[in-house]
Amino acid sequence: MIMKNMSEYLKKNGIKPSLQRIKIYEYLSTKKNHPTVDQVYNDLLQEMPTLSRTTVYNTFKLFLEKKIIMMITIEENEVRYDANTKLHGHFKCENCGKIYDFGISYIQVDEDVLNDFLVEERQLYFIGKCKNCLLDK
Amino acid sequence: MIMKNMSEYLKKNGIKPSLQRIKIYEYLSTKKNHPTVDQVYNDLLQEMPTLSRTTVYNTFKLFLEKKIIMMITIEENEVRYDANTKLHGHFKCENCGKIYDFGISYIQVDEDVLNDFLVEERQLYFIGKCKNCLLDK
DNA sequence: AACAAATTTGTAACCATTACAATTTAATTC
DNA sequence: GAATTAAATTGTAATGGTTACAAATTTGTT
Ligand SMILES: [Mn+2]
Ligand SMILES: [Mn+2]
Ligand SMILES: [Zn+2]
Ligand SMILES: [Zn+2]
Repeated sequence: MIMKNMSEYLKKNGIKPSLQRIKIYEYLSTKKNHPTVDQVYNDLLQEMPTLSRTTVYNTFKLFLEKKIIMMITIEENEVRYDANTKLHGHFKCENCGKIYDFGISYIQVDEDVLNDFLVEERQLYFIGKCKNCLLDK
Repeated sequence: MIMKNMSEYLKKNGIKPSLQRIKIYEYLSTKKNHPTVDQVYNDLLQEMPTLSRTTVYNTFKLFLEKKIIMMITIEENEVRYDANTKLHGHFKCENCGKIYDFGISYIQVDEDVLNDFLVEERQLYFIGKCKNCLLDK
């Protein structure tokens, strides 16, 4: 998605496309690295020296309200964000810290408990050791 | 599980069963309410006036290392704990805050991505509105 | 251009968690 | 069983990610 489309996409979702918002959304949707606020802040600081950490917090909060991103809270004190809001799983390697995406074909839950419940968000994550880290031993 | 068995269970998992540890594990495994550290601390303070919040933190950390409890991090800044370490899902009602357990019969993931990965922990949670909250409207 | 509204920014406050040293309790040695 | 050592608990201070807030800047409107 190029800059112009990025801006259009934000508008379409009721978000006024300021430069900061465009850059932050662009970062998240192109890098696909499930970054923390600080990662986004520090990386974007290179090209936007006046960027404030608070703006990154505010922007993610706005994006969440408009549901164009999702929050990943695998570990306490490490909130990450993802521009891919489609249902998919995350694998976090406890060795290298990398987060991998994986597809979910099917989740079968025991119906009775959640009968008449309204499910608005689904999150699935695994923790373990990734292929690279297992081979490097 | 009665007190004696509680103590035995801790021992069996390499945990010296002090009074604090027994009470904290007992609280978690009998109430099944997915409490935060502060909930456990405040509730147990009634019967153990000298209990320290730090002890609850220390104890949960130890229990996690020994893998007799699991951590639930559905929302940032709200870490909860569960003595049920078997694979099961959690539904958090965004209205009343209650956390419901539900069984998982089957999860089918796209094999190729996680091939040769070592999966040690699986977490699935849903967010939405529970039956009670939907009816009360 | 003047004014109003929205956004961004920097700093201070907040608060859950952790670090740490002192105290208490339990285990070991003599 | 007293003395000694080790382990566990406790209270307080420090840490660090997040939020509150007010000032400054940018954008939109009259
Ligand atoms: Mn993802
Ligand atoms: Mn549970
Ligand atoms: Zn790895
Ligand atoms: Zn509810």
